[in-house]
Amino acid sequence: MPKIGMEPVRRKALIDATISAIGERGSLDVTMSEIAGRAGVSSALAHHYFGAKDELLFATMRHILTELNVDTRRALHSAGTARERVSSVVAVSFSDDQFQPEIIAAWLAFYVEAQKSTELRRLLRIYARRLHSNLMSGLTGILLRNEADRVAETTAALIDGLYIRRALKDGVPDAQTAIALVEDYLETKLNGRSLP
Amino acid sequence: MPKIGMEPVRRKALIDATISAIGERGSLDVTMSEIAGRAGVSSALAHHYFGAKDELLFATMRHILTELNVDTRRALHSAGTARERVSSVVAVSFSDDQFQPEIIAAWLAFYVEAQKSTELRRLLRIYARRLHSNLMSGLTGILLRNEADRVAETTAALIDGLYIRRALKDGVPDAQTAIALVEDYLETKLNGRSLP
DNA sequence: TTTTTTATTGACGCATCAATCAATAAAAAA
DNA sequence: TTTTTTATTGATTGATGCGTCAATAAAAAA
Repeated sequence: MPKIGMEPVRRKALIDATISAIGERGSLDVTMSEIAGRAGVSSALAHHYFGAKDELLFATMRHILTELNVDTRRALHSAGTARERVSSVVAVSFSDDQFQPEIIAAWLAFYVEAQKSTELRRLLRIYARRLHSNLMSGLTGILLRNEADRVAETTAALIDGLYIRRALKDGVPDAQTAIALVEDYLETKLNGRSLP
Repeated sequence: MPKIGMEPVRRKALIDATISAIGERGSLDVTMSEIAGRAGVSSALAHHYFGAKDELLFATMRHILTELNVDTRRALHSAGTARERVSSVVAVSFSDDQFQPEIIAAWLAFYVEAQKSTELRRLLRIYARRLHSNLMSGLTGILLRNEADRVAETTAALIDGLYIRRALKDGVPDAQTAIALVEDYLETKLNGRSLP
């Protein structure tokens, strides 16, 4: 009993299923059948809509990146001062939507996969550049360009590092603590300083 | 023409081959044949000495961890002040032996694999705890325990984050820059301060 | 010298999966 | 009403790769 207009519904369901499967397995080593099963369809249908497994994985990573971008833009929009812009970028990275086991596992797994796939590497570089640029959008109002660059680089690395440690479920248990560490760094680096 | 006493030689060769194979592929998705080929033996021999692929991978990670530990102990041994102890731990993390593409790719891949394997996760936690404790061995001479803990946590996350960014071959190109960023953080966090 | 141990491999079985395809059926268009 | 398009799957194929095993041979022990 096929209903018409199922394509977007299935695509969404398959991408969600991919994220949750990756989250549970902790790696991209999930079968198409597993994913399709979670989405309530056959593996043949997954192939029908995405062609190959690579493309489904790629679409999934793009989806995660898009969500992050949407959240970040919203947060930046409602940030007043330059200092608040920086904090809002950090806050989004550790928000409930982003800093959850499933998403973190996916990030980690995709970082590894990016070693093989040129397209995925391209995608992750876009993320890295966006993060840098978003941080800079606040930092350039507080520090000189040169110093701002270094602080942005460090903050980005710090965020990535805290993600990894969360994946290992060791140290830094919650988002609260993670934010506190990054903010502590930013405070000691920015406090009292402001461009004329 | 089998010579006697080959076991340790083969084990070493197979582990080295595993590292270089992982380095090239960028993931643990390397076949036993590929590894064995690089080591100049048949895949059957690899199975003979290591039993299963899991065990070869496990032995490889343990080897990397052991090397890192040896280097770190040596560095700590020749460090005078507390401040120098901290810097020496950082320096080893980005030394030529550790901060090379092959090893970094392996770290990343093993982080992912640790999601599946309990034993591997245990191993990586040992590393995390050692790193923390090594950093603390210097920091406790400079900061109060509470603050030292936070700085150690941040420094560890920063190191991990810089590793990842290196893996993506984007930003932070060389070890020199990576060290500079970590040291810059430590400076702003430690300078002028010292326990009575 | 015979036996046991150590080193080594080619061939093979077996399981897993990605991807394809033919078949079925409902909706929409002609 | 006939035809085409869209949705869907069970069955199958083909490839890949781990792990095993019997066979070979040299060294060491008996």
